[in-house]
Amino acid sequence: MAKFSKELVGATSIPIILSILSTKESYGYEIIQSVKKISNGQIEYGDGTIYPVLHKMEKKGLIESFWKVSENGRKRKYYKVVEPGIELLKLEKENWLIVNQIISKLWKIEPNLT
Amino acid sequence: MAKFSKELVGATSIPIILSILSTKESYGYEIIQSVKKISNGQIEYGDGTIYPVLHKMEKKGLIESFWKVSENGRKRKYYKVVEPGIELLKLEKENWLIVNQIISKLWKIEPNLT
DNA sequence: AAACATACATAGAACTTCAATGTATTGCAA
DNA sequence: TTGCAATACATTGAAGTTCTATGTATGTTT
Repeated sequence: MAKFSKELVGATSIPIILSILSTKESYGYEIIQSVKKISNGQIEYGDGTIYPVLHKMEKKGLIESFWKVSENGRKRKYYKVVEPGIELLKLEKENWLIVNQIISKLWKIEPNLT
Repeated sequence: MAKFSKELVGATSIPIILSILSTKESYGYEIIQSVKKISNGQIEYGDGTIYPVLHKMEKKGLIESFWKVSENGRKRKYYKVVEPGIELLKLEKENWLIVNQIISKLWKIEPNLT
C-alpha cells in the first residue's frame, strides 16, 4: 500500500472517511478514488483496508449504508454519515489539532491552525 | 489515560519518543514526565504504554539502552537514539507533514509549513 | 513503619491491520 | 466472441498492537 506507517494510516482513516462522507454520501470504490485524488496518490486504500473500516464505522453507528443502482445497472453500497459520526469528526479534528501542536512544538515547526 | 484515541497515540508515540531522545538521552520515567510537560498534560503515557514501546524500539534497532546509577543510588535504564532511529524520525516527520497537509486540505484548514 | 514517589517489567484479553483471495458485473480491446 | 481490465463488495486469518492490571524494587517523606 502507501508508504505511510500502518499506525498513521490507522489513525487517520476514520477521520478522512468521515470528512469525505460529510460533504456527500459515497460508496466504497469512490471513496478510495477520492482519497487517492485528494492526496495526489500519497494515500491509497486497498479493498482490504476500506471495507472492514466502513463496516466497523457502520457497526459503531457513525455511518449508515443503503444500496443504489447506478444508471448502467451497477449496484453500489452507499454510505452517509449520521449525527454520531458528525460528533466524532468534530472531536477527531480537535484532537488532531492538539496533537499537531504538540508535535510541532517538539519538532520546532509552525503548526497549522485556523 | 489521555483522551486521544489509541490510534492517534499509537501513531505518534514513536516519533515523539524519538524526538525527545534526539535532544538528549533519557530514561522511561523521565520520558513520561517530558511528554506530559510538553503536552501540558494532554498526553500521559502509562507504564504499560511506555516500556513496551521502548522495548520494541530497541528491538528494532532505533535506540540503545544502558544502565546508570544516579547520585542518590537509584539505577536507571537510559536510552539513546542511534542512526536508524534518526533516519526513521526524519521519515516520520516528512510523513506527518504530508498527512497533515492532506488532512488540512480535507478540513479546509490552511496548513502552514516551514 | 507506612505511605508515596520513583522506576522498570510483563501477561494477556481485546483489538487492529491488510494481503490474499473470493465472487460478481460492465466496458472495451483484440 | 473472448479475454482482460476496471469496477464493486466481501471476508479470512496470521501477525501485530494496545494498555490495564499486576508485579517487584528502592529511595524519600510523613
